[in-house]
Formats: sequence, structure tokens, C-alpha cells
Amino acid sequence: MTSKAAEINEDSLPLGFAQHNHGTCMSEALSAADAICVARGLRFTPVRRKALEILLQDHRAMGAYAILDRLREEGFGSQPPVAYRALDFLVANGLAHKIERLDAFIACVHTHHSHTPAFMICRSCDAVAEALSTTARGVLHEAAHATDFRIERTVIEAEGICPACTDKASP
Amino acid sequence: MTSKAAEINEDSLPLGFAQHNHGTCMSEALSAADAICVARGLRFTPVRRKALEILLQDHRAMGAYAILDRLREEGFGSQPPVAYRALDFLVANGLAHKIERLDAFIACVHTHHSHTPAFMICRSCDAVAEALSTTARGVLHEAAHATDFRIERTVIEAEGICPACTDKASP
DNA sequence: GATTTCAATGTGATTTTATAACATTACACT
DNA sequence: AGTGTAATGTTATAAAATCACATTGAAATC
Repeated sequence: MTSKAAEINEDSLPLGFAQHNHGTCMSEALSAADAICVARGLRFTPVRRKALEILLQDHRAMGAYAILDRLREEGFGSQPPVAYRALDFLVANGLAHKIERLDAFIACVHTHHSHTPAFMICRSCDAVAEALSTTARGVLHEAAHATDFRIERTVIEAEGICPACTDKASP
Repeated sequence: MTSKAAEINEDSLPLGFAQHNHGTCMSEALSAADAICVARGLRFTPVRRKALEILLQDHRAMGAYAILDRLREEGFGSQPPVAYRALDFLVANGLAHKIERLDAFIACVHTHHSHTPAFMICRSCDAVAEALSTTARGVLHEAAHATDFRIERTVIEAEGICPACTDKASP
């Protein structure tokens, strides 16, 4: 139902570019994170958990300093390393991703799948959708294999206009 | 002075990860840039040209401030906007690319083809190879089409270990 | 040829993003 | 309890990018 009435800046926060039940998606993601940390013997400390909660609440790409502000409000340390260390942990363990194009971070919505993250970034409303891009992964690895390059991490980001903003512009 | 865009040890400059005739590749790229600017009615001013020459000479990803240093040596302005404006021009017109993962810039080696750039970044020697990734483009656009997302720009970067560094590590 | 106009450049200051360095605290293991 | 290591807190600074505004320069119009 893409119509110009589609609301993005209202009370509906975009996951990908579609609606969803935010409450359950958040609690599910936190449980998944718990499980992953237990399984891997990682310490899901209060700052780390709170940082993930903040990302999940907002459900969009946030700068490290925005997260730091929120952490400070919650009583944690107020200096940049506090946020960067928590974010490094989340990113290193696949619980969040860094959007290089935005110098921002976003909670992973596919913690259960092993995946190469790929994102679509709307430059109009700043919504970010995370795609399951097993195909893109394949293509890159194929190209890498051809040149004997050993891939460790990939950054796949598309910037443009999301469906809702397209509809707004030309109804 | 070990920055992200560190020096590469030997005298062998990698284009992609292979050898090449650097002199001709440089002059060819400059002629191509000239032609493109003439064709599009763009002003290929001295700073812009010099910035591209610097990128071509080094033939690796360079930070904006490294380029600024070189520009200053050549008698141009010494403030950040000087470099950023020249780089913006080059990137906007496909004569250079920004490597988001490194916050660095690199001269385009495929100015003649219309392409979606894709890069392989060696985290050991900082060499950067630009791949012709028509396939990756297809995959992303396909995914985008499925969600009605209108792509304007893509960032496709793989980070890992290049063939030369792999060989060095385990000979 | 003078004038207008707008793009491009120069410069100083500031903002935003990220890390270095080091002291302190908390936890895990004997 | 004692020891080694990981995690946190904090100060300071580095690195990347932009803002704001004055000035120059080129080319379009009169």
C-alpha cells in the first residue's frame, strides 16, 4: 500500500521501509543478543546492553555521540570512549552494524542469520533498511576469489530515495 | 605518522594488486578527465586538475588532509575546504571515488566505463583495488527494485588481505 | 567595453567523529 | 584472599568535515 499517505516521520518508525511491531522486535532482538553472548562466552555488560537498547528503541542509524548522550542520561560515563567501546563490541559481534556512509550505527535486525549486511539509505528521511543480501555476498566473494583477495568484512550500502519519499515527491 | 593511508613499503605500486605502466596510466587518466570535462562543460580548474594528478601519482587511497598538504606545496590554498571542494568535484564527476571505510579518496581507473565502483581494501598494506563490478550493481539494483528503493549511489567495499600480503604471511 | 552574475577560491573558525593514554574498577580463576 | 585480565572512567587530543563570509574570476548580458 504505497500511497502518499504513507507516514514515516509520524509515530511509525521504519524498519526497513515497512511497518512492524516494534515492541516485539525489540524484545526479540535483546533475547537474541543475550543468547548469542551466552553461547559465545561474551560479557553482555550494562553499558553494552543499554547501547543496544538505545539503538533498538530508535530503530534508525544513530551517531556515536547521540548514543553517548543517551548513555550519559542513563548514568554511564560521558566520554566518547564509553560509546565507542560499547559500539565496537556490538559491531564486532554482529549485534549492530556501522553505516560507513553516515558514520552512524544501527541495531542488527537479522541477528539469527549469518549474513553479510547490506543497507539502503534514504537521503530524504534518513530511514535505513537492512537487506538480507546473500547474493551480494556471493558476487563479491566471487570477484575476490578471482584476484586471490581474502575478504574479512564487507561494506555494501545503497543511497537513494525510499518508496515513501518517492511517493511524497510525485504523487 | 602511521595513518590509515600508510606508506606501502616497496617500490612496486599496486594498481588493483598488479603491476602496470604508471606513467601511461596517469597521462591517459588525465586526458580522459580533460575529455569528460570538455564534453560536459565542466571547468577543470587548476586545483581540481592538481588534486587529480596527486591522486594519480600516489595511486592509492589518500586522506583529504594528505591531499591538502600536497596542494599547499603546489601553491594552492591551505585550508580544508580547498581539498574538500576539489575532491567533491572529482567524485561528483566520477573522476575519483571516496573509500568510505577509510575516509579516503582514490583516482578512478575506469573513467571511460560507466560503472558502479567496488573496492577491495587490504588492511595490511592499504592497497586498494577497484573492480569492475557490473554484477554487484545488478544484484543491488535488483534488491532495490524489489522494495521500490531508488538507488542513486552505492558503496561497495571489501576489506581483507591482498594476494601479496597473504604470500608474505605464509610463503 | 562595461556591467552584471554566478561559480570558484581563499581563509578563519568551528563542528563532528574518533582514538590515545592511563588510572581504576570488576570479574574469573586459582 | 590473591592474581591476572577484561572492562570502564576520564583527560586530552587527533582526524575528518563543514560553516560562514570575503574575494576573485570567468562568461553572459547589456
